[in-house]
Amino acid sequence: MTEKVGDVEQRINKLEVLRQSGINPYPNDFTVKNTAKEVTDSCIGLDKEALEAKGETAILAGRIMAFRDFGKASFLHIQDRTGKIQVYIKKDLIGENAFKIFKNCDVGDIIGIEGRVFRTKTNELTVEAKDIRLLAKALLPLPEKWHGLTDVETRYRRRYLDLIVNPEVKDVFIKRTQIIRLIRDFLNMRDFVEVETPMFQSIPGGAAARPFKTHHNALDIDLFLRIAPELYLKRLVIGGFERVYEINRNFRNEGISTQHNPEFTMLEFYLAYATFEDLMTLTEEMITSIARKICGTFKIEYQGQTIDLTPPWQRISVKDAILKYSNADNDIFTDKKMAVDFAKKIGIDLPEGFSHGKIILEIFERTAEPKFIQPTFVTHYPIEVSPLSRKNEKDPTIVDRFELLVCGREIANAFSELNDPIDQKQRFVQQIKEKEAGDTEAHLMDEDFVMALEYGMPPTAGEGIGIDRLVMLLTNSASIRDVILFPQLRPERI
RNA sequence: GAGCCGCUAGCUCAGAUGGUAGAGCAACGCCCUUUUAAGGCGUGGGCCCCGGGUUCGAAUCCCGGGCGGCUCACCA
Repeated sequence: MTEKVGDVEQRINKLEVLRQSGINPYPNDFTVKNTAKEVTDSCIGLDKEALEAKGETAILAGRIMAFRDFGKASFLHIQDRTGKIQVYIKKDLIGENAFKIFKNCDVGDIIGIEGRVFRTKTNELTVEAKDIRLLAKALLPLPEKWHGLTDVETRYRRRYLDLIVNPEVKDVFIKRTQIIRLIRDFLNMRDFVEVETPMFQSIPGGAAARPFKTHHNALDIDLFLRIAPELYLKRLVIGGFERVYEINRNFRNEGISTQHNPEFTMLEFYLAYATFEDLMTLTEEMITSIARKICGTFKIEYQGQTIDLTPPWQRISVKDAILKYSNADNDIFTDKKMAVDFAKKIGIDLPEGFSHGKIILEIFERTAEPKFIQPTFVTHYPIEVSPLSRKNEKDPTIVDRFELLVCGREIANAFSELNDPIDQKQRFVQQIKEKEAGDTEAHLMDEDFVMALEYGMPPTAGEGIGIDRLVMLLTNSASIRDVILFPQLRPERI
C-alpha cells in the first residue's frame, strides 16, 4: 500500500483478501450459546486450578473493542450486550487458516469465539479461542479506546457509537426502560388499564402549548400532533374505564433546551372516585417504589445535590409559597392591581391582558418555584391557569390541583378533574377570550368533550408525569438529551 | 429568539504576538505466544466547519453564514 489509503479503503482491502480466500465477511450461521456475563458469573470464585479442573467452555460473540497483539498470539476484549470479556488467540491453537482470518480483523469487527475458559497470569478470566469466526466486518474505526467519544454532537447524531463506546450511556437507557416497566407494573397491579389514544387530533387539547400542524390528504383536513392525551382519557373514564393510563409521546412546538424536547414521553393516568389528595399519596408510593428498585436508596444524588425522597413530601399551596418566599402582601391574591404592581416591582414583564391568576402564577414561578429542591407538592393553583381542574369547594379562585416539584422542576401535574359540563364549557369560553387577547397557548373549545361530560363523568383525579424528567432525576442526567436516544437536532448541512 | 463558548487527522487534543500544521491513541510495515492504555523500530494520514475580506502571506485577524454546548426567554 504505497499510495494514499484511508482507513476505509484499508478495511475494504482486508475484506477482499478474506473473500478471495473463501471467507464470507458477513455470514449468518453462527450460533451463540453464551454471553460474557454468563461466563463471568459461572466462574466467580473459581481460581486458576479450580477452573482448569472444571473445564468450562464457551461459545460467544461480540464486537472487538481492543487488541493487544504479540505477533503469533493476541489478547482482545470483545463486548456483547452483557459486557466485555477477554479472548486469547494463539496461532498454535486456532491453526494457520483461522489465524489468517484473525489477522484481517480490526477493532470494531464482530466475531464469534469458541473455546476453553481460563485465568491468565494476572488472573483475568479469559476465553482461549480454539476457533474464531468473523461475523461482520466493520469498515469504519471506533473512537479511541482511552478518551473515547466525548463530542456531544457526534454522540447524539451517531448514538450507536455512543452506545458502543460509553457503557454508562447504555446503562441510562436500560434504566429508562426499567423505570417505565415499573410504572406499568405499579399501575397494572392497581387495576389500571393501559390504552392508546389519538396522536392526530383535530382540536389539540389537554394542555397549554403550541402544537405541530400536519395535513391528511384523503380527508383533506388539517390535523395536529397531540400536546396531551387528557381529553381522550377522560372520555374513556366516562365510558367506564375507571382506572386508565397511557404512556406515550406528546409533541409541543416550542423551544429546545436541557429540559425540553419537541417530542417527549408522558404518563397520564386517571383514577375515578379519587381526589388530587389521593394522588399525592399514590405519587409518593409510585416514585419511591421506583427509586428503591432503580437507585437502591431514597437519598439520591442529582447534579451535586442530595435529594431525599423519603415520604411524606412537603405540601404547600401556591399562596403560602409566595408568602413564604417573597415579601408579597396578602392582598395580591384578592386585588389584581396589587398583584400587577408587585409583579412589576420584582421585575416581571407582564403582557397586556394577563389574568389575575396568570399573574399570581408568574409571581410564584419567579419567587418560590426554584426554592423547592426537595420533593414538594405545590397545591391550589389559580383557576384561570387550570381550565380542566375542579374548583376548590371553599375558595372559587383556586382549583384542587398540585404540581410535584423536585430540584425546582415540575415532575408531575395532577388535579381533581372538572366533571361539571356547564362549568367546563364556561372555562373553555374564558380560554377563548384569553386566546383573543393574545395568549397563543390558551386552550381551544372542544364541544365534543363537553358533550361527553354531559353524559356524566364520575368524580375523578388525573395526573401527568413527565417520564423523561423522572428518568433524568433517577439517573442523575443533566440534559433531557441524555435520556432520549435520538434527541431532536438540526439536520447537518454542508 | 438573545448572550457567551466551541468546531484542527478516525478519536482525544496542542498549535502567544499572522510565516504555510503537530502529539497521543487508532491505522499500515517489521519484531514479539500470558497482555491490561502491552512493548520496540519504521511509515502514511488534513477542504484546520463554510464563504468573503485584510495581508507579500491566514488554522490564527475582521465580516457573514452553518452546526453544537451552556445560560436566559418560552414551556413540561
